Amino acid sequence: MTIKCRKRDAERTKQQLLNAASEIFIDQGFDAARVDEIAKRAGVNKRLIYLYFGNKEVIYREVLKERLNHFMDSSRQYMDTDQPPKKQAEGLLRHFFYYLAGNPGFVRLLAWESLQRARADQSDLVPLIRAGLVDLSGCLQRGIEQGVFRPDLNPKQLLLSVVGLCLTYFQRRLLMSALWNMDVEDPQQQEEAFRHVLTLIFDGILAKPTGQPEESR
Amino acid sequence: MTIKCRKRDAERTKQQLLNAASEIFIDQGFDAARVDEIAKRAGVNKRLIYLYFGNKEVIYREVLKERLNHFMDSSRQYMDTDQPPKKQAEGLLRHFFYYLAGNPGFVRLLAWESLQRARADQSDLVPLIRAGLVDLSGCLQRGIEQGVFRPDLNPKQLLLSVVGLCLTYFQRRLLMSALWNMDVEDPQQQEEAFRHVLTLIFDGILAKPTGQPEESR
Amino acid sequence: MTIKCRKRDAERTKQQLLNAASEIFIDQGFDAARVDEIAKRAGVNKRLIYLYFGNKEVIYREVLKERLNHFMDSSRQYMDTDQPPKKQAEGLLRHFFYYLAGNPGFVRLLAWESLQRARADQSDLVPLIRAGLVDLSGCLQRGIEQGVFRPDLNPKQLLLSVVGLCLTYFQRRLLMSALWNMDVEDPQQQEEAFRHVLTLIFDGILAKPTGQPEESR
Amino acid sequence: MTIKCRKRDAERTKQQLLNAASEIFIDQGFDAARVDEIAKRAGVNKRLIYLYFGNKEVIYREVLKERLNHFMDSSRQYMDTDQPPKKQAEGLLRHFFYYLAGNPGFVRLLAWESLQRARADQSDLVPLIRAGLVDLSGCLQRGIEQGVFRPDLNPKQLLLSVVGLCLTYFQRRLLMSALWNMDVEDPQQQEEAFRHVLTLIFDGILAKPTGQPEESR
DNA sequence: GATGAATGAGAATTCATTCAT
DNA sequence: GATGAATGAATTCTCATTCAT
Repeated sequence: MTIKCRKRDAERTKQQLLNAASEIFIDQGFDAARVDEIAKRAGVNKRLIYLYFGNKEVIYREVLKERLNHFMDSSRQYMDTDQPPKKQAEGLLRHFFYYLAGNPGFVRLLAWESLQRARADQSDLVPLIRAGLVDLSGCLQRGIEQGVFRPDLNPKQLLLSVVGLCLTYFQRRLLMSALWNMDVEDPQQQEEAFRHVLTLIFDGILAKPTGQPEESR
Repeated sequence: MTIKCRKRDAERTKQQLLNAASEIFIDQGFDAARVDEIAKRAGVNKRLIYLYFGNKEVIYREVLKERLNHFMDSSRQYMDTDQPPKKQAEGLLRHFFYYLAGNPGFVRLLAWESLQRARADQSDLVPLIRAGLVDLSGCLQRGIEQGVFRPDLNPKQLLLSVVGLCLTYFQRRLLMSALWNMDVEDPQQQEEAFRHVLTLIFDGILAKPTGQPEESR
Repeated sequence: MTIKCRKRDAERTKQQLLNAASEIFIDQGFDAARVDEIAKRAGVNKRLIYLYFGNKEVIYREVLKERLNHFMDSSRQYMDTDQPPKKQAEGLLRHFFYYLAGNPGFVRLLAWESLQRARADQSDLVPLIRAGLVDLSGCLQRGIEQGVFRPDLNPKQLLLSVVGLCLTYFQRRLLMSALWNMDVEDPQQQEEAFRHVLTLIFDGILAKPTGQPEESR
Repeated sequence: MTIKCRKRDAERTKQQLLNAASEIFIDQGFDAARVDEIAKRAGVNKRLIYLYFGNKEVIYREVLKERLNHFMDSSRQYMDTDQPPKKQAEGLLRHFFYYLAGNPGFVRLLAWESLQRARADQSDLVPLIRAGLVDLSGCLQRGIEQGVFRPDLNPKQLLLSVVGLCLTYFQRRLLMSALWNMDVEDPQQQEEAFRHVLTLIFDGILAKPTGQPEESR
């Protein structure tokens, strides 16, 4: 009975389609993705895609929105306001870094999407992205204002760089493994990478306690 | 004579095809690119693509190789070996940053390609990428070995981060302009961005001369 | 009681379906009509079309029959047997002309149907059409027999011509409005058109009291 | 050689497609016509329809234009200006009537098209139709102005009626044969029908030399 | 009596590629 | 060396119809 009930559950079917579409869009991108394959993987009739979503483009955007919402939800209220800025930033960055580590599909989806110039207005996505970064953005900005972070840094630039540094680690997995046989999936290497990013961000690459003249660095 | 002419024409036609293909692959990616459109933009008969290259895949890889070679050529011998490591690195990074600024198509092409898991082995591309980064890679490594750069940094990680930081600035142009109305094309903003990247890399974000206790940072 | 209610509801639903189908078939023809649209316009579930009628074809024929019956009903007993043939014919034609004027959908439906060669046998429709024209047909025939109408006229031809003349006025509305900006809906123009048809039928187009030699006409 | 040449003749292929499309659109109308069937009947690959025309709609309109042009061409310069109006009109009507008789597809095509309200602007067709009727239109109008035809007739109405009378005979073939088993193809019956139409137009249906009082007619 | 969910067959349209010259 | 014509296999999308409740 329950099974039969489930078998006719539109919501569930829709979700199955979204899940299947998600996998395929992440894997192959919008253009190479095949509607037939999505339906097949979802185990439902192709027609339902058009019934529930309208067309390929719409289900694609729906996938995008779902993933962005998930990111946004997971990014909310992770900031410990009792901590000093550096600790705060560190926490937020850790959360962000490990969110990407745990959601490689999200990284790919963002990458595909950011390449599609033509695909009309992303106006509806921009607020979601912004919302997902609002805490980190605020934290960095406050750090600068309070003089904890260098006052000569442009907050926007900084946010971009920090986000980019994290993304880079997961976005270039192919390149990485091709060049150096690194394994992005390995937890230990992940933690090492995260520490590296933190070090870079907070301390730069120059050796700290150095008596050498600046010029010779 | 006629043969030479023909040969020259053939070369010219081939180059026209490569140029047209380049633009279109950069713009739309491999999957959305249309063979017809390439031929049309090149102003030559579609059949010639198959005559000269074989198929869509081959001309795509040809474009990729051409662009990578161009990058590699431009990256060679830019290192001033008389300079201390930091200056060297700065010079190489400047060169790299501005190469990306001047070749946005190259950035996109890399991004498309790195998303295409499925596309066979990239074995023939890896050496080219590596070659383009060899100087920078060596410079960073030497800096670490010589103790100018922090000895606790993983050289591979570092290279990736540094490259990623530069790429990030050009790869997320859409996001950037969407979020903050920044203009990536503006030379002044480019230089500012480059300085920002340099600062981040060499000095990190923490305010330098600080009497505050570490914990409160 | 409940049963009656249900029965009434069923009847009502069926009629709603017929009405919706009627509008849509009239507007778009059988092939372009969409079952979904019919159900939607009727405000009932699509399934009921199949429950009540069986399939698209059946509901189409049902619509056709309903419209033909309506025409037939309205055509019956309109003949004033006390009048002489010409008056009779005039009355019947007026009735016919204004029926068409008041039921433009009927005209379209006939036109669509007459174009559908393939659509099975129309055997069930023919009697209805015949019945609707039986009075006019008889009247014309009697007029010929009685010598009031020209004896050299073929009665069947004549019926066809007379019917065609009336239909023409409503069937070519698009052409008419395109060519001359005539407004078929305007009552005054309708009456004028009807008078024109009558004149043509009874008197032809040649000027009556004419001293000119036949040849020069 | 010639055969091979022909096999690669784009013009010929296009014409074959037009011919096939013509037959099928005439037979089944736009909505029921199948692109596959057109290609199959033309004996060429379906793709060529899209290559040469763009889509189904375009090839449909192309067919329409071709047929209208043919009609227009055949209608030109058929008027014998030396004849008096009645003879002129008779000649033109004969030509028109027999054109329809010889081109039943044209009649059907007009009928299908005039039912398609939705199918955008027919603006490009209107001039062709008008051109095809310009001689008849002018002749009737002159006849009225010269007093040969009744001065109380509206020229536009008249043109419509006259055209409608001819069309009627061929447009209702199904109805005709259903009702009376007439054979529209039979040349003798055609000539009889034409004479009937002429009589109706020029003399009306009332018996001419009649002593009966008008009222009893 | 009524309905939302689901489907298979088939529709138009597109694409990379090859043929014939 | 170059080209216009042609194609088969897919691809997105649609439609009348049935299932399960």
